[in-house]
Amino acid sequence: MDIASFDKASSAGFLANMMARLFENRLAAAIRPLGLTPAQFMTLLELWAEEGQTQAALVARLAVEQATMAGTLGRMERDGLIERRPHPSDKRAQTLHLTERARALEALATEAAQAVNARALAGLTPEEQALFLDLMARVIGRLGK
Amino acid sequence: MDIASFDKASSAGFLANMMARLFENRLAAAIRPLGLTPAQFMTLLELWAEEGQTQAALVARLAVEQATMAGTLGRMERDGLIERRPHPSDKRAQTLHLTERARALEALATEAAQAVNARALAGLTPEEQALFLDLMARVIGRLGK
DNA sequence: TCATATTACATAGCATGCTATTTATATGGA
DNA sequence: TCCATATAAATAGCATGCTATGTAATATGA
Repeated sequence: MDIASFDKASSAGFLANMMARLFENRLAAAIRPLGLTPAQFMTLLELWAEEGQTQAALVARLAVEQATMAGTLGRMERDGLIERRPHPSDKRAQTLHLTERARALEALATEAAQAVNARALAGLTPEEQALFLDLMARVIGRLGK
Repeated sequence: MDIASFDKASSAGFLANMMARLFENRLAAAIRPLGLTPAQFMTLLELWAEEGQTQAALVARLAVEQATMAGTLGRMERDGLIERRPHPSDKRAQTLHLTERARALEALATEAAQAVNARALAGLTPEEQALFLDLMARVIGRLGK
């Protein structure tokens, strides 16, 4: 009967984990020359789109825990990518601003990330690529409850 | 022109990361009552299939770095899931063996993991599920170079 | 208005993953 | 046999992610 059988090669969770680790490793290698890490890049994407956001706003947009974002922002400040300024109306909060260094990295970093995505999907037809993104979005929606 | 535009909602890497974190969080919650973590579960899958493997064998099968596996095995030994025995013919190596506690967890743990997978894929037709696994495997193959 | 609840953020502790280094043992060839 | 190289593990250091807590400030409602 093999009641407890579990084939990791056909486990969605196992494949998702392996795929995500590969994506992260490739992205890390691609942006390391820029002095960036994957979490920093993800955070910069939000700040390139709109500067002056609070930590809480980034937490909501990137769907990581607040403590995780606090750690990433601390390393970004340490590395000269962002500055924190007091929030104009809420003494609990701070607004987050890019340094010149961070602004200058936008084009190179996004191109590097797009290259990783392109390489990952290179074996799929355009229709398959679109379907793949759609399927991932649907699984995310389901797991997000 | 928006040369540097990057829409994370349509980035395969971003979606893969989010999906994998959700899978891992759900699995962690599901097996936490058993006293297991995701990496421990993944390692147990290999040892349930074949006891007495070396660390190097697990590294090859699970595609994590040797240092990562060493850490996971250390925590598993600490938690009473595995024992290390001297390798019969190679003094550098050790063989890894399950404790009774670990053997007793196989059915419950695999059922919990299968439930997470089933829930994640519940919104997909059987054809879409098969296609999804195939697409992930192909992307993994491509990223693995 | 004042007590209570909520919110923003920091911090501690831990698991997982990676790179790099070190130590001990095996192995292959000169 | 001996040396150079390869292999098995351990360890250190760091990034990311999570849970759980603590603190200060704000919002809410009786």
